[in-house]
Amino acid sequence: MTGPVAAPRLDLAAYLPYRLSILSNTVSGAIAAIYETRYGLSVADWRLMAVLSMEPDRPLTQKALCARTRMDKVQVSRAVKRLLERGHIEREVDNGDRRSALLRLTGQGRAVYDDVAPATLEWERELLSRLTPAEAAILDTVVARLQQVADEMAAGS
Amino acid sequence: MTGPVAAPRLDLAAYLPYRLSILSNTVSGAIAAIYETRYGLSVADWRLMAVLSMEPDRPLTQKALCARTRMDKVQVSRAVKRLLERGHIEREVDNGDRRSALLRLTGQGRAVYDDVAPATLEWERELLSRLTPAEAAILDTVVARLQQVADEMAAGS
DNA sequence: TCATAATAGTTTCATTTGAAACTAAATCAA
DNA sequence: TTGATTTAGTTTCAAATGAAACTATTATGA
Repeated sequence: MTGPVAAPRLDLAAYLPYRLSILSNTVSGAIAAIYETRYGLSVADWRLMAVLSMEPDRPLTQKALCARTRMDKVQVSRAVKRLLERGHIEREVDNGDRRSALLRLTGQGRAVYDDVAPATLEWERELLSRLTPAEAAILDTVVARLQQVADEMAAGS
Repeated sequence: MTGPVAAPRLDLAAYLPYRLSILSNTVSGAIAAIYETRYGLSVADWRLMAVLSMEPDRPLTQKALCARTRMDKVQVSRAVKRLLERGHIEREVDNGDRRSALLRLTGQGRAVYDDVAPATLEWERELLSRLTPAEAAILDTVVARLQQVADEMAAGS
C-alpha cells in the first residue's frame, strides 16, 4: 500500500532559481548604489538613460524603450516622467505618430551618464576579471542559453 | 587639449548585471506561477515553507528564517503572519528565549508543500537538462564564484 | 541589583508598485 | 467616409514594500 509521497527535499541553497535571484540582487544592488547615491536615480531611470545613450542620433519612443529594457509601459512612463522633471531627457512629439513622442538624453543627461557609466562598467569588468577567462566565456554562453530555454519553457514548450 | 570624455557604450543586452536580472525574473516568474495559482502563495511565503520543510524536526525562529532565506525581518514577519492565518505553519513560544517562537509546517502546510514542490523541482531539472552536463557543471561553479566575488566587492575589497 | 544596551519581532506611515480603467490618436473594415 | 478596434501612453486606486519607531524580552556592566 502506498500513501501520499513526501516531496523530495528542496535545498534552497542549492536551488538554481533561488541562487540566481540572490546573485542578481547582490550585483544589481552594488551597482545601483553608484547611481543612486550620486544622482538619486532608480534602476528603471538608469536603464532608460543607458538605452538612450547608445544611439544618441536615434531618439526612441516609450514603446521602443519598453522593448529594449523589458520594462512594462507603466514603469517606463513613470521613469520618463522623473527623467523629464530632472532635465536628464527631452521629448519631442513624433510627427509620424502623434500619440508618441521621441525621447533623447539632454546635454545634462549625457553628462550624468558619462559620469556614472564608467564606474558601472568598471564594476562589471572587475567582477569578470575575477573569473578565469574560460569561466567568463562559459558564463556568457550559459546565461544566453538559460535565458533562451527559460523563455521557451515560460512560453510552454 | 582634452575635454570631458564620453563614457564607453553600455550595451544593455550584453551587460551581465542586466542579463542576470532578466534571467532571474524569467525563471522565478515561471516557477512562482505554479504556487501562486495553486495556493495564492507569494515568493516569500514559498521560501519560508521550503526552508521549514527541510528539517521537519528542527523548528526555526524567524531570525533563523531570515538568515536562511536572506529575507529581512519585516518580510519574514509578514510572510509568517500570512502562513499562520492560512494554517500552513504553527508557532510555539520558545521557552529558552521568550521573545522568539519556534515555527514549523502544519500537516496541512506539509501537504501543500508536497503538492507544489515536485513541480518546482521538475522545472529546475528540465531547465538544467537542456544544458549539456559540462555546461550545467560549470554554471554551478560559476554562479557560486560570482556570488562570492560579488559579496566581496559589495563589502568593498 | 538596577539601569543601559541589545535583540526578536511587530506596527506605522509614507512611498512604490501593478492592474485595470482611461484618453487620445491611428488603423481597419464596411 | 464613419463606426469599431487597436495602439501609445497616462492615471487611478488598492495592495505591497521599506524605513523607522515601537514593544517585549534578554543580556551586560557598574
